[in-house]
Amino acid sequence: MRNDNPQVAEASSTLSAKMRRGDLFAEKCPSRDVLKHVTSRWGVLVLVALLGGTHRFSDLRRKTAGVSERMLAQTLKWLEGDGFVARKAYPVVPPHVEYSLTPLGREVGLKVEALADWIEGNLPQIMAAQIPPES
Amino acid sequence: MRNDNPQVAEASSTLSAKMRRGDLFAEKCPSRDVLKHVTSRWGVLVLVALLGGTHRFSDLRRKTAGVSERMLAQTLKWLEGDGFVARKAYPVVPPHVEYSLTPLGREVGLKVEALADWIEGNLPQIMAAQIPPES
DNA sequence: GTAAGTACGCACATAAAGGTAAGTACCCAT
DNA sequence: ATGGGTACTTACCTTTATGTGCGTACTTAC
Repeated sequence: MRNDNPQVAEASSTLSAKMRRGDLFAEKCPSRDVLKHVTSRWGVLVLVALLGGTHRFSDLRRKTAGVSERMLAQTLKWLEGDGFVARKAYPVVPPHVEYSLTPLGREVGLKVEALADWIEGNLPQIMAAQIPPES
Repeated sequence: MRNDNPQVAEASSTLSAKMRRGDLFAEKCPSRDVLKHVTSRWGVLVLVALLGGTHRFSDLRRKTAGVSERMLAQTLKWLEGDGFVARKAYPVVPPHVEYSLTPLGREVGLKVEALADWIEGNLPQIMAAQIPPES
């Protein structure tokens, strides 16, 4: 068994086997961790970038202006750990690793992209509506 | 003028007036701050909760299991600052404040809700695909 | 030769996020 | 009169995220 958490709604008689869905409003629901990874500072960007196709580590690094190698690696591990990203390493001399989205990853990616797109497209209105930050 | 940032793509001759859209992949684009607020730990939950209608501060606090008053207040300020949340305070003796979404807020809220829903609905598959976290 | 690129892991350091506890000013139920 | 609820703020402290710099083991370009 992979996982088993009471915060995940289940309908079957056994607590373990069949949970139906998570509940983000529940304090310890594991869905909160998934959300955290997906909405992490670089998680969003990585998912959107990978929707555009397979990328190598340094391609992602260059595309995502501002990420440090450390955080990119960390973010990719989170996403890989959640089953959203697939990592394929070639045993060649100068390292060569390719990252791509899994079917599940493509699904979240689309949701995330929709949000990202909305923000990018509405930035003008948002900035117009913003009240200048105090500090 | 409210805002004026070179990272926001613009088409007009003047640098200031007409930007078209933000670019999350650009290092200093203000869209990243908006994204940060919206995807902050409690930001997502607050937006989703408010999609369900106006809420008072303590209603939100109770609904969002685990938030501290401090962070809820902070999150609401961020969202209010971005023009997504409207705050209405009644000058009554025991404080009474109501929070609701602005039209803009309702739009992002829907995007965020779509993501949240997807995660909640697919938690079972995600957990099945997860590789057990090391640390 | 020499520098740069590749995909990280590791140790160190800081900033930011988030939590805890206490205070405010006043009303209402017990 | 005593305690709880309301909406926060402020001070203080811990945790987490994220950044910086170094090392690696070679290869290719200059």
